[in-house]
Amino acid sequence: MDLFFLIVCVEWICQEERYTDGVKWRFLEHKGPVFAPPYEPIPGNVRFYYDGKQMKLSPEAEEVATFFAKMLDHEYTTKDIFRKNFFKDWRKEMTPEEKAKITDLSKCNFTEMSVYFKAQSEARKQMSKDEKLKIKEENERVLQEYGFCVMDNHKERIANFRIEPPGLFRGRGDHPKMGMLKRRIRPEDVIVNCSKDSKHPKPPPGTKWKEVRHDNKVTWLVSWNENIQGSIKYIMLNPSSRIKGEKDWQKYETARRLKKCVDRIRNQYREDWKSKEMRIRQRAVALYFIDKLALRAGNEKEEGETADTVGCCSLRVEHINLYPEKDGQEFVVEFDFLGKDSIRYYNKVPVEKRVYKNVQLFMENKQPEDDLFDRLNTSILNKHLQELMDGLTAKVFRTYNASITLQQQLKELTNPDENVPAKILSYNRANRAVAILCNHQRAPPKTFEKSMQTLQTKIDAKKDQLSDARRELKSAKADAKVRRDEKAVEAKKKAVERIEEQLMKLEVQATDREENKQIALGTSKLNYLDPRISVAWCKKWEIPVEKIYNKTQREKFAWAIDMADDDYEF
DNA sequence: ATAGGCACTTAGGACTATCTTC
DNA sequence: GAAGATAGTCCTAAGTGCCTAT
Repeated sequence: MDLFFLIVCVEWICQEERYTDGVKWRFLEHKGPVFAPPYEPIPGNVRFYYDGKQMKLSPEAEEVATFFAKMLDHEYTTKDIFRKNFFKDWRKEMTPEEKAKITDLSKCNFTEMSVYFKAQSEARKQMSKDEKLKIKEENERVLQEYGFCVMDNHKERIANFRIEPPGLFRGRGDHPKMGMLKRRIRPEDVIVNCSKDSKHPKPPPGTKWKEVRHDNKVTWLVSWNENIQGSIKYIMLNPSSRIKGEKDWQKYETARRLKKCVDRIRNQYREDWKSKEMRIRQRAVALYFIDKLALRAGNEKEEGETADTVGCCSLRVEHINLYPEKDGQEFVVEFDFLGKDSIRYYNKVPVEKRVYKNVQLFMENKQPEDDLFDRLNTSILNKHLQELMDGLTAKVFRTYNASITLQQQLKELTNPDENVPAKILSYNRANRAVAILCNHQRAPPKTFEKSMQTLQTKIDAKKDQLSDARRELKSAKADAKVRRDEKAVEAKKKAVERIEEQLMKLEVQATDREENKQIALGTSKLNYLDPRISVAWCKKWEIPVEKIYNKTQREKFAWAIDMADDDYEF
C-alpha cells in the first residue's frame, strides 16, 4: 500500500515534467455528497411561547427556532450581535402571521425546546449497547458507500463527504455575522466534479445537481456556495491521499530549498533596512518579523465582514509599542494583536537598532488605526519573495522555521542515556518550542486543575510505594547476609526498579502536561513539521513511531515513514 | 495597482470513542 | 457497569496565495 503510494508519486512526478499545465487527475469517480438529514419536527408537547402565550410555529420557523434553542446554554446567545443577526434571519423564515406577531426576541421562550434536546442527548448517551452498535454499523455503511472515491486507479478516502448541516453561524472572536442562519444545502446547490468516463453520482430521487463538471485541473469532488460569507465550500480528499500527500511533500521540499538560501535572503533584507525607498524598508522589516517571529503574511480583509484580525502586513500602529529600554533590554518592540481565529499574539522582542528606528519611522504621524506598513501588502511581498527564490512565499518561512527549530531542538534536548519516556518528553518539548514560535494556543482544558491533582495524588502514592519497596529491599539484604538467600534480594531489587520507572513515567507525564497547559501541539505536528525529521529521530533512537504519531497521523505521513532514514537532514 | 473569485492549507474547539477507575 | 478522564476524530471557520479582469 505504502509502496504503491510511492510508485504513484514517482509516476506522477515523472509526468509533472511533461505536464506543467496543472492537471490533477485523469480519472475521478465518486458517489457524491451525503446531505444533512431532513428536519424532524419536534413533538407537539414541546411548546414554544411568545410573550407568555403558547404558539405553534410553522415547520420552517420552528426549525430555525430549534437551532437557537440548542444553543441556549452558550454565552453567545446573550450577545447583542448574535441575537440581532439571528432574529433578522429567523423572521425571514416566518409566515406573514408569525412575522406580524413575533417582533421581539426577548419575548420568545425556547425553554421547553431546550429541555427537550437536552433530554434527547441524554437518552442517546443512555442507549443500550445494541442500539449503539446499530448506529455504528450504519455509520460504517455510509462511510463505505460515500467515504471513498477512485482517483487514477486508486481508491482514496474522502475527507468531508457530508455536506454541512444548516444551523446558526458562529464565527470565532468578535464576528459581525455571528447568529446568522446558515442555510440548508440541497442537490440543486451542488456542483459535482468527476471525470467524463466515470459513473456519475446520482442526485437523490426527484432532485437535480446544479451542475456536473469535469475539471481535472482541480482536486475537489463537490462544491457549493455558502451563504454567510458568499464563499465556496468543497469536498476534497483525506490527507492520506496521494494528491494531498504529494502536495505536503512538495511544501517541505520548498522549505528545504529556502534553507539553502536563507542566509542570502537574510543578508539582503538587512541591507534593505537602509534603503532610501520607504516601500523597500517596510518590505524588509516585515520580512524580518515574518522570519524571526513566524508571523503570518496578513492579507487584507474586508472590514465588517469578518472579525478584526491581522497578520504581519496588515499590522496597525495600535498593535505595536516601542520601548527604547525594557526589562534590561534595548530596543524592544511589543506586539499585541489578534491573529487568525482571534488568537491573541503577545510578544516583547528586542530587535536590532536599525529595525527599531525603522518601525519608529513607520509609526510617525499616524493614527492608531493606520497601517504600520502603508506601502506594503502580501502581494507586493510575495512578488519580491518569488524573485528571491522560485516558489517562495511568506508562509514558507513559517514552515521552514518550524521544521528547522524542531530539528535543532531535538538535537539539543535528546539525551542518549535516557529511557524512552524521557526521550518522548524531549520530543514533546521540541514540538512545544515550535508551537510557541507559531503561537498555537488552546484554551486550558476545563478539567485541567483537577486532572493535575489526580496525577499528583498518583505520584504521591507511587512515592510511598517506592519507599516501602526500598525498605523491604533493605531488610531482604540484611536477611540475605544471615540466610544466604540471594533470590529474594534480586526480586526485591527488581520491584524497586519497576516502581522507580513507574514513578519516573508519572513525573514525566506531569511535567509534560503542565508545560502543555495552554499550548496546542497538534497544529504544528500536522501542518508545519517535516514528518521526516520526526521519523528519522524515531529510527535513530529506536522509538516506535506510534509513540509520536497516532494511526491517522501515520496514514497522513505514510510517505515520510517510508522515505526517511535515521540520518535524514531537513 | 486593485478587486474579486477561486482553490487550497491551516486552525481551535466540539464531539465521540475508548480507556481507566471506582 | 457507571462515571470520569483522556485520546482521537470531526467540523468547519479562517487563513494564504494565485489568477483574471479592469
